[in-house]
Amino acid sequence: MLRIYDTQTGGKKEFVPVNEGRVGMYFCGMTVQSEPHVGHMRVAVVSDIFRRYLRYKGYDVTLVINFTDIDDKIIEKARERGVDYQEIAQENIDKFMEFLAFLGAERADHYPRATEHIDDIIAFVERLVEKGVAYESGGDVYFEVGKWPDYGKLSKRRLEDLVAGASERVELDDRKRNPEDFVLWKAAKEGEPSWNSPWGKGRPGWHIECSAMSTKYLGEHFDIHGGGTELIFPHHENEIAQTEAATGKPYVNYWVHHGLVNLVGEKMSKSTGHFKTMAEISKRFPSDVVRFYLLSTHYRSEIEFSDERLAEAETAIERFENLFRTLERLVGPEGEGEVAAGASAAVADARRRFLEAMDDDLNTAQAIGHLFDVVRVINQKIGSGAEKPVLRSDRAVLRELSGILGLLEGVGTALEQVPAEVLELVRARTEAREARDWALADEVRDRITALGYRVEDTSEGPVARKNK
RNA sequence: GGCGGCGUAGCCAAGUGGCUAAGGCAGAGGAUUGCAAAUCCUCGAUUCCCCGGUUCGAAUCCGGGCGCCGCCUCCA
Repeated sequence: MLRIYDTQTGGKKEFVPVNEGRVGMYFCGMTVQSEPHVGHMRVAVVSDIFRRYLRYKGYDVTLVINFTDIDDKIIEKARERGVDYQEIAQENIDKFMEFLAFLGAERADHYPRATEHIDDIIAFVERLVEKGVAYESGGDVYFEVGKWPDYGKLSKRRLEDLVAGASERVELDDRKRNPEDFVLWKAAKEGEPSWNSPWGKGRPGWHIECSAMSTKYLGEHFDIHGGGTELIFPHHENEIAQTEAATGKPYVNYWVHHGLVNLVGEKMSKSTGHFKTMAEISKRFPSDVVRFYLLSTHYRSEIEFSDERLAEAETAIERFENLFRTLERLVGPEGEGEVAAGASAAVADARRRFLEAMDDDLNTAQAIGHLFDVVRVINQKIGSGAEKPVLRSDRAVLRELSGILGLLEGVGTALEQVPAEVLELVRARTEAREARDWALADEVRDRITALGYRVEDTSEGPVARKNK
């Protein structure tokens, strides 16, 4: 039984879909004002894990991830560079997609952009105005928070506290009736991109796009809505208020919030310039390493980003790679050869525990622990000369489970090609070793190393492998 | 000030009332090896930030400290 933690109820709940056999998920992607950093990639990996596991459980999953492609900073940046705002947006969307692929995240079913859904957004705002919970003022349209009694139910805030806190921080805007009201539609300023609306030229406020786009693709009541914890308030709180006020029904069943990625003890943030870009990371570390690192902590916990953490992840992931490659050498490619009827007992047991961990709010950290047990058991079996069919069926479990995590796809599915030059050196080294000329053998090994390969003397003879 | 969360071995990280407190990285010893690499075995918290309390029993629940983080303003 799959249980998922819901921010609104503050606990884990058994997962029951709105529509039997199907799951609708919406994750807040990014405001494409600058290039993606590692923090943005966590949502990509978390949404991907949810999708993979729900699909593994037999659900037909629809995943939607949005892009906010119009906001003050995008406009500002476009002005600075003297280009159209869409150019800035597109550039960063392309990068996001690139890193999504780098991280082994499958493409979502829809990637809606705010500017491509202006009509839907306007219609949504009109509904709110008709219901009397939103009002027009000077070309802006605001949601009147005081008209929505449930306001604060997600973030557990009381309106009075907000008003008290806001008085010190928020500039009073005389177009608002109340300081806590938030904007649904912003009147255009001179020279800004704008769209026609019943309230004159303008553009959508930030929160409304997610209500309009999520319900458009997933229906007015759907299963899972996710994003970083920083979005709980005000963004998701506002989304609930808008959507439930408009539709008169519950909006989302499971609010899923992942912890933030910190850098030297502080969250990464575009506005403070305190972040590592994905471009930087993807150049230095392989995809599986970054993904493994992001999955080695539970998604709801904060995670510290550092080179040391990634280096550890790299060492850890090599154990899996080594095993897949060793197995391929020993028992041949996957899908070929005789396979034993079931996995061996210890592997089957670890598999059961892995799935239990995943059922418990997608506890990938714990699941990975059990995956290492699978690795150890298989290595032990190799060491004790287990039969090939047994190794093949155990390997199938390793493949199944690492596949749920989206790790190691393509690793050990084809022995790597080693250049003739390296093979020649391996042969030369073997000859030197047979002549017990250790000095020469080591010298040849150094030359192999210099070519970026390393040689390992296995029970079946020397094997050359490319270094990282 | 208000709201939410965290504090587990050198580091990272599971575990949220009851078997020996997962797993990874680092380290030590051993097996194997000409030496390595890879792999396996053994070793580490008498204890879970501190102090009280509840309980037959607490890392896990309650109260109080201390420290850290996030949100309350655009942000995954």
